[in-house]
Amino acid sequence: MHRRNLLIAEAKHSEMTDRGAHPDKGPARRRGPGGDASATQPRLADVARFAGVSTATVSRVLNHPTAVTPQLRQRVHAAVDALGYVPHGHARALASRRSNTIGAVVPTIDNAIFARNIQSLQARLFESGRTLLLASSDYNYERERREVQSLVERGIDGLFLVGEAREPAVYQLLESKRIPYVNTWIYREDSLHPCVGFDNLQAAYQIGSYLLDIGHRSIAMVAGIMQGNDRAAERVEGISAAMADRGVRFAPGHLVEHAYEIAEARRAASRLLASPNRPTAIACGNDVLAFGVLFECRARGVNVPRDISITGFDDLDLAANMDPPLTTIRVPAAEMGRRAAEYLLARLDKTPIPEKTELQAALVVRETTAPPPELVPELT
Amino acid sequence: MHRRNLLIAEAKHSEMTDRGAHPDKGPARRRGPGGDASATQPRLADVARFAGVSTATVSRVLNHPTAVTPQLRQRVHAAVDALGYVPHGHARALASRRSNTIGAVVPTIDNAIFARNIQSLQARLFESGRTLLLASSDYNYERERREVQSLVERGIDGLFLVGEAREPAVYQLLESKRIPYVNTWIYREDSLHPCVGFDNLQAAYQIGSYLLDIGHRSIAMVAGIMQGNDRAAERVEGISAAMADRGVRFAPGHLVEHAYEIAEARRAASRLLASPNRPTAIACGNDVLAFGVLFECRARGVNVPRDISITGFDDLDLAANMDPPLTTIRVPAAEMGRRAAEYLLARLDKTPIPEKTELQAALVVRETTAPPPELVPELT
DNA sequence: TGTTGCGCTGTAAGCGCTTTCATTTATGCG
DNA sequence: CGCATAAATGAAAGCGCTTACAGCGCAACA
Repeated sequence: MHRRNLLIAEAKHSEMTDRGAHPDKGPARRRGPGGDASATQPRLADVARFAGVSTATVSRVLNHPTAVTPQLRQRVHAAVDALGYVPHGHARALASRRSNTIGAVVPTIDNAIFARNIQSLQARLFESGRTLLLASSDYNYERERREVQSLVERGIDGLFLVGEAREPAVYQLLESKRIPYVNTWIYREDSLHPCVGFDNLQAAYQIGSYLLDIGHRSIAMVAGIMQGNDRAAERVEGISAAMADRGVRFAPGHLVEHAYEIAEARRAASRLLASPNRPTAIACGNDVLAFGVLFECRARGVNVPRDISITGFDDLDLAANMDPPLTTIRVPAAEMGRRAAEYLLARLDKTPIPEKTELQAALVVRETTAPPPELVPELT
Repeated sequence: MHRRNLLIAEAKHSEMTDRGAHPDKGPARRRGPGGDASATQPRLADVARFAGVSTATVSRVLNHPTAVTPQLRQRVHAAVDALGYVPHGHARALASRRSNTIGAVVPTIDNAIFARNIQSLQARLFESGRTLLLASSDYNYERERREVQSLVERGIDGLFLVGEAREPAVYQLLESKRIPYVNTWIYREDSLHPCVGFDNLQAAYQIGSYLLDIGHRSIAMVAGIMQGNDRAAERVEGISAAMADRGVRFAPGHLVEHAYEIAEARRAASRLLASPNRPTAIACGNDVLAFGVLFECRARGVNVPRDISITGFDDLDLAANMDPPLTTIRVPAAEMGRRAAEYLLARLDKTPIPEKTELQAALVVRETTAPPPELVPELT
């Protein structure tokens, strides 16, 4: 304990002088000599001294209050308040091997649906006294791996992930560190990993079936980028499967991938609408894409749903307010956040909880869908 | 070192047996006896041993690579890879007194504009090797204070805040812990705190002036909840000031506060549209509110902008795609995130950087605004 | 060849807390 | 009233890492 003792010894001879001499020299700044107590952060030991108890007692008051006499408890709390003591989380985490921090790696938070998802995750964690360490992968597996590694280094107790496909190193790391994690936005009965989510394929299948049921045969899809996004891929599969079951398939150029942005979707729609074999329905990978397609239709005077049907996926708040209101899949984003938090918390508390939770994603039929134009005369 | 030595000693006599005997007993789990090495996380000391160097050298390779011979560096890296070593962030933070973690407390992330803001903050921090610790206050000062306290306990190196009004205890805590922080979404030349943002009052003043310029005198405002939100309050002030400068004021019931939700805004619009002294323009506290008002107008067959003008604030992606496209204030959300990150990073690196950065928020006139109906005849 | 200095590397002392174990103090009972 | 037992408290050993300082080897110089 060279430096610290040195300073304390010095203090006896040179009250208030050290600070000037070593204006910015490591420990000297944080824990100055006696005369400079005001600049010093109180530590647990200070609280103990002030309250006239041992550090163990203070620690107990803070962590296991019931193990301590009410009067002592009160005395310690008084000392904490008097000194303005703030516990040092890292020291605490180091000594106790838990950080009360949960990590989350999401593709992006710049998407209303993830924002809501994370918001509810964080709200539930807050209730339990945990904090959220957030990172985003930008739909990139390698970046996801790096973010996970960084979160693990930062000592997260649990991890929230989106989707299931990722670099194996991620799962290896989590297993080896024994860090509870949960995959979300996905549900597969036979998954090797814990998950809280819904079946994207099946949900998309619903959309496809519905469009086929009302008579569409020329269906296009503006999907999300499948690379780095297994949910997007499953949604495409779902639509394809529904079509295949009726002997239909995507016409050339009718399946396109685009980033989840309005401008991108408008470009895609623009091409689709202008193409010689214009589809009678466009299924979109999410609501943002659907909004873009809808806007483009309006801009080009294409009537929805008379001339063309459009479907989304997510059911953002705006979906119901579009003109016309968007037919889409309602996704339990908030519930998923909460349930994922529950899962992780249960794992940390060693409370039993199912490894997998299936949530429902339901088709919400609104007014952007109708039978295809060529069928309308026949029907009337 | 009772427990640990005990175990190591035991191991000599009972290879592989300890684990069964103490299945889940503190240290025994993490650092089992020799025979159970596979379950043990490698520590820096293990890397050192493997590489045949001291722990100090390993640490240097990891933190100050240039201070070490290239060959040693390589040997250490090889050991790190071979063992799958992951540094322990808390131990590191405790020993080095920095955590490479930045905190942020935002009102909510369930709002596209904050999501974008945070996304860009996080992107910049990621570049510099920092991680974001995110919390939300739900527009509640007390909750904000608690979140800040919690972040400080978790050892953040810097803090991103929204707005300027908050409990004084927050500023006190940050000062006493000497944690760099920055207020965002606000700019005041005479602020006592560092800030990166724009002048909400002035931006709102622009809107007010513009509406007055084109002839409106009966202006209503659907504002955000001002309690716990100084930006919302400033936006109201801005509109009021513009009006006052022309001798106009809000009619009774023409200034209402609502949460930033579409449904809320629709309710507000519904009342405003039905009232006997219906305003000719509605200025909204943000785009979400404006969307709601717009939707309600459409639902009621009120033509925008012919019958009524509407303005927003934020310029979300959707604003330009609305029907009609929304007149609003373009807010530099992404830039604000990035610049705030720059500020904090500079403070941490002790690089000089201005305490205050003013960004511009510009009025974007689109098609939800026009002269009020009673004036149109006069103009033609 | 003997110094001097420099640049690397190793040793070991903490960082601020939790937790085990030992000790002290209160409690109940014969 | 004395002892056994339980409850409350304290002493001190780490948690895994960084870093000040000491030590060592080597090149450059006298």
